[in-house]
Amino acid sequence: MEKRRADTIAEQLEALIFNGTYADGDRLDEVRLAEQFGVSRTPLREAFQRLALSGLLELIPRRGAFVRQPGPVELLEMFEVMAELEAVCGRLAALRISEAALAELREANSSCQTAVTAGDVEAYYSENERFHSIIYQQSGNSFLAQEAAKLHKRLQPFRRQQLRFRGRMGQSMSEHEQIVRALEASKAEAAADALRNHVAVQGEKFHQLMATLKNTA
Amino acid sequence: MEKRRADTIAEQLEALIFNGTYADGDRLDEVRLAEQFGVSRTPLREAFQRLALSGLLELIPRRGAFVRQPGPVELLEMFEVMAELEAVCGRLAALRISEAALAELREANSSCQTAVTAGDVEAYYSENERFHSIIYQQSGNSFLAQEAAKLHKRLQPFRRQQLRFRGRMGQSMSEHEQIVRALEASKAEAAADALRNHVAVQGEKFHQLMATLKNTA
DNA sequence: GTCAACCATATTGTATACAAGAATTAGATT
DNA sequence: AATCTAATTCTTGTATACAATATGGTTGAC
Repeated sequence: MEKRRADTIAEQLEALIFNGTYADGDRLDEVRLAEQFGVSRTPLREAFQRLALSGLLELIPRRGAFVRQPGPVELLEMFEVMAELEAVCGRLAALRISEAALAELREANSSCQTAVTAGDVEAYYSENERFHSIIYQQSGNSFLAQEAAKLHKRLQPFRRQQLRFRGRMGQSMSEHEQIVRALEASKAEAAADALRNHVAVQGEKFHQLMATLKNTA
Repeated sequence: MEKRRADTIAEQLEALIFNGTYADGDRLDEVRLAEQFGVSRTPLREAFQRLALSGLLELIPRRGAFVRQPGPVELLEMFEVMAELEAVCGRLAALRISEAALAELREANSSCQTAVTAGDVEAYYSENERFHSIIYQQSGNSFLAQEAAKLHKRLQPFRRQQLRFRGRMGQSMSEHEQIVRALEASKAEAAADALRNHVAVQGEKFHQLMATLKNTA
């Protein structure tokens, strides 16, 4: 069962939510969306469930599907968990990472450096995603890697937005290099701390995140 | 949308999978189960999706829904993540826990002690669940608490089974007391380490887990 | 005798029809 | 005039009918 029509619809809906077409609290009309996508309500409802499980929609019985964007508190909580998950990945990866993966990390970082000097946020984020993804994989724990990637995807729009702040790309860049050095030296705790601090929302990052929220809300 | 008929069916199916009625790799027949539950295929398929998202089923397009029990490797991976999540909860809870919650932890522990002397595994596990749940809550991060509880539930049947091994309940008990002491003293790292070791599968626990798997498989 | 291809059957995915519940509006009463 | 109630309408939840695909068996050919 579960072919992929529901999946493609789920992806499109996800994009529509991320790009702001539907705002927090909006109710999604089944029949309207169904004819808009040219399908019946059945696969659309399946897509709703996908999105509900990943937290983007709230399904209220007999009421409908409502867009559910995380508020400031929940967002900070999610970033705290993300920081800890990345820290664990780093701690494990420091002991288990392969030479080939290290080379890939260095390559991703040099691509990042190019993007920084060009001021290309999109290119930077794309390479940044590869960087983190490699570390998830190299934790040697595919369940952990999956969970980390899932949360990363959920926070992606916010992380991307953060990079637009002045000087933030450069800071992120130098943190990346610090992370690679810790991994190269197999220093587990150093890698964990570096990743935790890289992701955690604290200090100036907190205010920047709050500013981002105000703009979208 | 999403009333709770699909949810009750999902719970019942979950129980059927846990109690061994359906084994790993079994295909669940939509029409048979639908008439068995006295509903149509529609809500049943919704239940399938719930279970698939929580990892108990694998939905293969045009093929059907197959029971998917984690193998030894995945199980170890999940326990590793669980240990780290609990460690984070403990680290945060050590700084944020309330006096009332500490009292509840002590009470849960004394109920545990009663169960240990009575050799009552079910009673012990019930109180054990409360113990861990309190720590999740007291992390002060409800997103983290939710994620921890989700994984805890997924691993529940295995954790329960582990307690049946000789001496294991007593060991778990003394680890609980050590955890409470660390939390009382607000020793964040000590609490984290105690919880990680309490949950992690290593040493003799590894062989016990493998033995459990052989029995169910 | 074995392998391959085709047909029949069964099962999943999708659409539509039907039923039940919630919300809104209009009407009546205070 | 305002509020409460009732009825209508709209929307969700469920069932069933239909279509498309995969699977298994049978038959034919090499």
